Amino acid sequence: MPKKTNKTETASPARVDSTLSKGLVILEALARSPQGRGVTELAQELELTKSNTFRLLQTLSVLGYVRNSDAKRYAATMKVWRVGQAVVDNLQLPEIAAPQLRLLAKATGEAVYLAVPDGLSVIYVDMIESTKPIQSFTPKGGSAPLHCVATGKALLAASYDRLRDQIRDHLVRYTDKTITSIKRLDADMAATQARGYAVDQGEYRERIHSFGAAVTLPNGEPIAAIGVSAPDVNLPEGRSAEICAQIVRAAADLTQSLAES
Amino acid sequence: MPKKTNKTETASPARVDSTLSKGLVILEALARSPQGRGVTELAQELELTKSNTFRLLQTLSVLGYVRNSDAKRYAATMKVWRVGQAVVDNLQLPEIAAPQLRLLAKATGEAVYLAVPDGLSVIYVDMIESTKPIQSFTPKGGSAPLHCVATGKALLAASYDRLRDQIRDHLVRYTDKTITSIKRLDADMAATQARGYAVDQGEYRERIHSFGAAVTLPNGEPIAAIGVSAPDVNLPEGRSAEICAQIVRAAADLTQSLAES
DNA sequence: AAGATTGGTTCCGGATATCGGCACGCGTTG
DNA sequence: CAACGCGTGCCGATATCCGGAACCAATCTT
Repeated sequence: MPKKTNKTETASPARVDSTLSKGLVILEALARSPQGRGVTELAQELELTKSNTFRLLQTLSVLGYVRNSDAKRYAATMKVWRVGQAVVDNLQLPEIAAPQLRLLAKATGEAVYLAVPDGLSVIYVDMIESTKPIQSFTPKGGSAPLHCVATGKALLAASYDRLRDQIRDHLVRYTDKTITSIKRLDADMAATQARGYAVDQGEYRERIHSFGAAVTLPNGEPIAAIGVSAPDVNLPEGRSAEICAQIVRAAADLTQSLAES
Repeated sequence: MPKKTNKTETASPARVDSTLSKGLVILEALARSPQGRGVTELAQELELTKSNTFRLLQTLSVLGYVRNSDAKRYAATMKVWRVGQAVVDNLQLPEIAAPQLRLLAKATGEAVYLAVPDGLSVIYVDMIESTKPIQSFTPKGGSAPLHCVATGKALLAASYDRLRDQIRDHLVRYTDKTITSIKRLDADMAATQARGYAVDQGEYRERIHSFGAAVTLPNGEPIAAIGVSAPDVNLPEGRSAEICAQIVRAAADLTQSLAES
């Protein structure tokens, strides 16, 4: 029985080219299939004609997006990955994050950071200086150790399984608050994971506290962290909690922005 | 002046749907453009009609592959990345590598390994046992430290900038040949990078030598290594060199296979 | 081992979905 | 302030893509 479901039941203002649409749907389906799919299989799964599916697959083959592996199954090629990779390679994180950072800066009045991981350190790819008299300490482009600043700890917590063994012998002391034992770090990371953000109470610079939360790609891979740092004198009772809430929201929003970008 | 260059000048046996083709070309172009492109810009760059480009972009928007950022530029979305990511997530490395591994096994008669990195270790995701009486030591699914087996050293060398600082305090000794000083590891890694493959002369198991080379994604990211291990008694003068040449070729072929897969 | 069945490929006529030209409105520029 | 350039909407015509059915190869069944 022939299906007549040909066009997507969009209301009206959306005009889509069915060919392109179907082709991309096929590509998606193939990308999800490790061992590839056959023509008929694809056709009925996607509710398309066998002819149509075949022709589309042929086109995708010519374009290099699909490969006819064993003459019976079609599979997505690395060209698909390549194109996707180009997107994140060219991703302009600071630009996308700017609104959130500005919002945070305005709401807190403190120094706001956007950091990306680099080995066992973070690099600050963007920042907004504090409006308060006491100035910030780490310039844009600067770096800091993963285990004692909040942005770093947020990223560390997000990949702790992978990083724990690597960092356990790198717990360099910067202040008397710095966590230098793996046991205490374990506890701190567990707490960080539990509450969803990281806290640094003068563990890198004396009397400078910071808070941070991780930003991830849609697959959960952490690629950045948003943080705020401030002298402890600027942090009376209750203010920290408020700032943390803002950071968590900002990071979540940015993660969401990335997913939707 | 209107261009009539509409169809690709394919000879004849290749039948491509122009709509799908153009759509994908647009998507590629967008993926390469960090800040996005305008309709007209895209149209003349790709030698398409403005109308056509616009409609295709609209379709891509509806499908979620493209985003209309500031109402003047179109940019690729994370959905593109997502699809590409699915390809490598579902990549069946053992399957793709099988031919090369078999070839190696046949040519050398020794134990052949396919390893992937995991923190500061490698995990053997596939292997072919030696045909010689003396059996292998590390089973499929097993792991070994990065700094003393050849597969690990090949991977280490491929990411040494990133990993050096992490591994320098993890140079655990397994035999009297194990490299335990960062200075010697630096030298060994430099040599490994120079010759394109890694050598382990009984650094993990006494009298067991191994050789390995890295396999990378098209962007150079190492994702696996191919290796051969054998008791030193099986390695008379000249045989090692021969095996290494085979491994290097196998790894290069697999890298190439991945790029083309 | 041969028929039956499944799945890939090809062909073709016809409808329709796609194409390109043109026009509109808006923002920018000189 | 005029004029250019941009994104966007509309239109009729036709090239394009669609679906059905036939063809072929291989696998499964008995």
